[in-house]
Amino acid sequence: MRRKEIIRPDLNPNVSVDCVIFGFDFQQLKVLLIEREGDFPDEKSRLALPGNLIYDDENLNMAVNRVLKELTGLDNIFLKQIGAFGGVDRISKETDKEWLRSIRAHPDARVITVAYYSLVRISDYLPAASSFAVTANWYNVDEIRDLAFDHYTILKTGLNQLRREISFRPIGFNLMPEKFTLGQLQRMYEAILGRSLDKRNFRRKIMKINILSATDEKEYDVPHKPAQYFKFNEANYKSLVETGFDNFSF
Amino acid sequence: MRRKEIIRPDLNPNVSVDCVIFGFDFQQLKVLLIEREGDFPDEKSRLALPGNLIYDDENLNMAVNRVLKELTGLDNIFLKQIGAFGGVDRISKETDKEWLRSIRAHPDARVITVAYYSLVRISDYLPAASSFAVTANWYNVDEIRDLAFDHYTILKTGLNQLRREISFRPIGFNLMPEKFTLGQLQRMYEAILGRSLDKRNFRRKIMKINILSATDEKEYDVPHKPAQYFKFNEANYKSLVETGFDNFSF
DNA sequence: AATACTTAGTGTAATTCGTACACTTTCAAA
DNA sequence: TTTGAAAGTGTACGAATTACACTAAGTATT
Repeated sequence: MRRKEIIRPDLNPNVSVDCVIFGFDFQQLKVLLIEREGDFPDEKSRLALPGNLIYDDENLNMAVNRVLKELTGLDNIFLKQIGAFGGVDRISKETDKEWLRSIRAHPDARVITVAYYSLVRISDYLPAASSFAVTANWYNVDEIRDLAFDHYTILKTGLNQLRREISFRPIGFNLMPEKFTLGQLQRMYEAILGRSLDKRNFRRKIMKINILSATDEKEYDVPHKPAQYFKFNEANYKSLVETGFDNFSF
Repeated sequence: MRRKEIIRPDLNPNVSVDCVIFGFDFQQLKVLLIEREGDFPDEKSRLALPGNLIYDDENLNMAVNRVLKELTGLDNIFLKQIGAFGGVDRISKETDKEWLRSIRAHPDARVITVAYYSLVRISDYLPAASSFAVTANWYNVDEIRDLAFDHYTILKTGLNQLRREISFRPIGFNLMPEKFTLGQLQRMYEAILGRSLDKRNFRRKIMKINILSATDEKEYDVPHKPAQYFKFNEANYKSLVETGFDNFSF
């Protein structure tokens, strides 16, 4: 038996929010996807971005925060709008139509979705599915080929925006734990940009913008020279997030 | 007597599109605003971005093109999405509420608006107001202080996006006539970026990206040395619009 | 006819930035 | 003791950015 979503009279049948949640496990760029309840031809077609309709008494920011909390348990995270998506042919897949009929009060309503991307510290997050999400799990971004509705398009658009943004603002730190090595940081940039970077040039550049402070801690129990841990300098970081920098292209 | 807008049953009361239309008169950056019918305390508060609700059988692109055509007569112009705006407090001004009551079937509906900016050749456009727009006219961007609803926020956001975009893609040519001098082109960049540029450096840089071809025409009847006219090379232009360039910061 | 005014058009030198590239160090594991 | 793996470090070359000043060619003014 599938749960119908909770119907509140002020649920707006025409506007939804969807969220591309990126994470980084020190190896690859990840995206958090939910698996929907219901009958689907294969496992892949069950996967979707977390998202849902908005209520009339909340603005878009409130809506995306609420929906994220409901579907994944995530709270208070970095969010940036990707844009609005709303072709009339958004819902072209038969399985998606069936699924909507199973959970929506107005399954045929035309829906505009406002998409956001967010960056979370993967270590802070225990995937916690709820509502109509059966599971919420991390997937490698570069292995995703298709998703529900137009979510694959949204994912690609969000990734492009993240790539552009990361070259101008140090937002990537939202993906990192409090302490990290320069190697880990470089691998994060490489995972997002999808290409490898020169170690010495990377270090010179990242040190120049002056948002890192060395700690006196080192890695231990690693089978190679232990790396120093860094944290980032909140004050400099904040002013850079606001002003951006002219050029941060590795 | 005010005209009520045409009510079609599939008019979606919850989603609108608004458009920031930029123009350039060889002096300053302009924005096309409509003056609304009705009683307003002063002329300024009548001004709004052209925009209206969407229909359920059109996607966002179709909607913004249709609305622009209806309100301003403009057709088939460069358009780029700014994003979605939709605080519940979007409509905080009493005059805006009254105005909505006068024209909307559901004046109290909560509306998400999807904003676009566009760039038009001012010389190609004869302002043609229609529908609920009393007038449609060009205003200097830097003299606008406030607009209806949250349109001033939308204008500022759109201008910021244009400023960023113009450094990476030569979209500014949408603002120029077919033939233009390098001085006019420089003034366009200066108007958008809001700062003056070095003439020699500007010319070197713009010539290097190789999208201009010199014509054999010159200015005449000007009280100074006549400048050569250039047009832009469509082929190179197109490939650059697609790929962008790494750095175009003057 | 001469002068004033205005914008067009042009080059160079100094500095900064981007890029390519190789070896030593330090740890765990074998 | 050796091996393997990642950390950590500097330099040289070319490209790009920036700052900067004079002559040319028209119209308008006297």
